Amino acid sequence: MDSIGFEPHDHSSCIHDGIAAVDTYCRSNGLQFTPVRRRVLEILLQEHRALGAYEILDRLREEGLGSQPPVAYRALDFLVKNGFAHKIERLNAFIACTHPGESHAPVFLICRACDAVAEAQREPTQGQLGQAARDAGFMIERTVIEAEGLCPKCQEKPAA
Amino acid sequence: MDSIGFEPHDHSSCIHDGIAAVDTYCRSNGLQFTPVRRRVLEILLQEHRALGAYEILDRLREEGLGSQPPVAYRALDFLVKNGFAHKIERLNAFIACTHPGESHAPVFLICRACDAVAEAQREPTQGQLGQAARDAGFMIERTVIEAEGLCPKCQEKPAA
DNA sequence: CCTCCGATGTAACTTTATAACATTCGCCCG
DNA sequence: CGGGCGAATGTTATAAAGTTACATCGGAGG
Repeated sequence: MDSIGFEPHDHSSCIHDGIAAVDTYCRSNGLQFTPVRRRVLEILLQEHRALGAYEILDRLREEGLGSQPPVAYRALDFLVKNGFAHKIERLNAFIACTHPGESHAPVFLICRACDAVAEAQREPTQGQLGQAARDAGFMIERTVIEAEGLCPKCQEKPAA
Repeated sequence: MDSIGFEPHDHSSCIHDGIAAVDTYCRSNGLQFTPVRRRVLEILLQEHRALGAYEILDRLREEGLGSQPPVAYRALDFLVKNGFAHKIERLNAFIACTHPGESHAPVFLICRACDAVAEAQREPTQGQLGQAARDAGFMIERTVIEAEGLCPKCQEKPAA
């Protein structure tokens, strides 16, 4: 299970590469990567933090790209449905995917102090959970795993 | 990992036992199991389904136990904080705990067709996730695992 | 050219959740 | 006794998150 972690990194390439990967994927799969959708993904990629739909909407509004909630929600739906972004249920907020286009079984590590979110991968339907589901006759289609705690940075400055 | 599953069972004992267990626990731990709190737990125990705060509030209102949102939210906060109920983030809804008073590392199996929710237990900080967190230097305090899919009953009648 | 479909624009509204402040009640201390 | 403290409750108002419904636009294909 690899993890992107919380370390600093080259952010501009992070954004550029993310957009490029999604752009390529959309072209190959007949999906429309429209300006609003692209811009929303860029906004998400700028942060390793979950953004609320209304935060995103505010930025879109400043740029004249749409001002009503459905604009943001529709773009986010598109990104989430195609695996380019994820919804963090715990926060009612959204974050760019760090592995766009690849198969998905994400796990999120959410810092309760600074809202930073790291995405790790796991094998789908891992042992314990898969077994419990089989025992119950339940058919799993999708699993959300969100761990809340403190990121390395926020562990250093306890209650600053 | 045991699971309560989706089978039918003796529901009145289910409610009675749940209330009794929490009542005992509160007495031993100096917690106030007040009428509103008790009633909210009873309401939750009546269903193996997640209820929204406003659904609960409606029932309280019918019974004259309080009519404003904070009444329901405060009772739910109490129940959740003490492990007598859980919030299902995916549904913004609440469900009674099936193992009140015991240590907690719940996993939820949520039927997307009928909203039934089963609670299973896992060992805390299971291998894969714990390792990823350690790699990232992240300190997990709490983990939410919610699997969405179809319960046995809803698998039978596919698109009825 | 027309029509269909997916994407967008916009208004209005619902659902979920919290803030803020007043009130009540039991309980302990003096 | 009675004053004061803390926990729980009552109430008003408002914030935050998400949806419905309907009009419009623009390209792909007959």
